[in-house]
Amino acid sequence: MNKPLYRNLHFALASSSLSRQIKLSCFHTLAEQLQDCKDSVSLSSAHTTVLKLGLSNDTVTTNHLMNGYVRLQRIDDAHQLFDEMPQPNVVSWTSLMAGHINAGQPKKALWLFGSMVVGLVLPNAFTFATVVKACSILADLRTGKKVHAQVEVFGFGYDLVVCSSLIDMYGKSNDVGEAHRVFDLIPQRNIVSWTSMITAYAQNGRGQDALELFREFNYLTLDRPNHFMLASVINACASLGRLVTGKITHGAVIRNGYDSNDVVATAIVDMYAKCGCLDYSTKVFQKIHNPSVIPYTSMIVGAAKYGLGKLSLELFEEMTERGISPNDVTFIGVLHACSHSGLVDQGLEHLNSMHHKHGIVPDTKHYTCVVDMLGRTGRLDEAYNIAKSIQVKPDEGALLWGTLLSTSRLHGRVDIAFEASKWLIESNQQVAAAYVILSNTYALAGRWENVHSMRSEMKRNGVAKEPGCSWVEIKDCTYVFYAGDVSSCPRGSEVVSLLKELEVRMKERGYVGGSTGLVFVDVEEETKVEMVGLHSERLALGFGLISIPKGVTIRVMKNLRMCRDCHEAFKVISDIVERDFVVRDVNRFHHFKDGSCTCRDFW
DNA sequence: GTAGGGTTAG
Repeated sequence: MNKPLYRNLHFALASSSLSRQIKLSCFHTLAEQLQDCKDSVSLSSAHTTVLKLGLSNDTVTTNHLMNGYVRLQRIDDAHQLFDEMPQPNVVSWTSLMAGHINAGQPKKALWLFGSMVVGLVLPNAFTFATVVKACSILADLRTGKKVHAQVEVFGFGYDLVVCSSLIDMYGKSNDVGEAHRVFDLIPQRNIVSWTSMITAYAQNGRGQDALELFREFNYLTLDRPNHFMLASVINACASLGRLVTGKITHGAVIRNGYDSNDVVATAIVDMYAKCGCLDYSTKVFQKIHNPSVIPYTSMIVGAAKYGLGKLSLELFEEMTERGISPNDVTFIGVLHACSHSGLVDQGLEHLNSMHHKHGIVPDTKHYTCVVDMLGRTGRLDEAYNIAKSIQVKPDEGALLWGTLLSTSRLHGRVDIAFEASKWLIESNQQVAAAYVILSNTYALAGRWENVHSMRSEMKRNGVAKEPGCSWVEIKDCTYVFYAGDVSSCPRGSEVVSLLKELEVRMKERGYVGGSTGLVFVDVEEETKVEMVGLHSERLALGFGLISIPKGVTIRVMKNLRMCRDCHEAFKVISDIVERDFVVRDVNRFHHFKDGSCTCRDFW
């Protein structure tokens, strides 16, 4: 119920000195009422009161009212109120900008900022934090830099909130260097500025830097990480495939009471899937009470990458039956699942259902999945026709045509490999890889003249292919392998010779597959060896990863699944790796298990 | 006075 706001108001206004006091008190109560509005009915009632009292021209009162509409997501009403204001102040402008951002209209916020600057109202730190956020959402680096320049001109370069939003903006716009420059200049950092920087690293493929910064945070501050920070750190672990660090961070999440936070739980689901532990992902996922589309998608993608297409599709069914609408990312997972499990017809059905059943227009990423799916089963002509039918920008098409190129090579289709390479080279995308793969395709077809001419063309044009790399994590140590460079890993040659032996055994057991990858069916469940599809693009020319229980991860052939014999071979490999592994501090694991570790030393 | 920053799936 509304408070009896303006009882005896006319009387109060009639008497002079008393009137000011009561008027102030009434404003105060009205402000409280406006801030308390939780629904449209109470807001409309408060709005009527404002009109009745003749306060519609009062800037502060209208600002309160406007924020009420913003909170209720009624941005059009908020904007109309703003338009009717005789003298909007900096708060009015900033509130409206924030309202448009909340309503998913960041461009409108930037437009308002432009209009505000033209007028006589000067922006303050609140305004800049809001405008920078709009740039961040749009990943608009150009405008973001201009706004940053104005931040300096207006003297807000040391405002903590503005700085944090600038770090975030640079991070989201993929300029980590600039993000770090801003971070370095902050005199007194807080948990938000630390998180912004950690996130900027984590989201830009600099997971190791993210973990190191987190370690610095733990050393330098007395603050405990909160759910924002932990979600980012887990994201960094996921991108690096760092299972042990991920588990330790999971421990930190539990100890700090954030395991019931859905965003953190989703990050953990994703982390375990990317580290090859889908069982753990499932356990964490099942604890989420009402999973939204994001945790569902995370599981769908995780299962798909794991080669468990059926599980992936079952999760999709379950999700839609529960009335949760899939989005474009969900369909990337679904198509990926079909692609990696040979479910071509189901995949095509899902592609067709996207638009008419779910209102999602397939984009280049979806078509890339479909090209991959058709290509894997040898339906190269269909894949090529799809690729040709899509009009794409060079950067968007790189993955599409790169996928077609890889898959053409796998099936020895020189004609399509040539067309795909041509597209990539002409669009100046993945040029070195295109040359190498085309050259390898020629080699596979025995067309050595073409191979030699490709190599000389590469030399003439100064094209050099960076060697691909993969890495393994053995407990808390990471070993990096470069393609064609056995010497970079201690005892790497032994690992390679064992892998060769493994391949021989697999051939004896009747593996199916081409020269780059082996596909072995009939997984023996009791081996409990898990396949990881992680970094598959990076590893197109090299090896994939397989994770073996006890936290030992070993590099093996791409797309490999295990039979009993192979598992025996792996045990030999794992013994070698185990011997190389130096246990720095066994207590760390004990600490993790009993949940009492401080985690300060881990990152 | 009223308005501002960081987290999850590809």
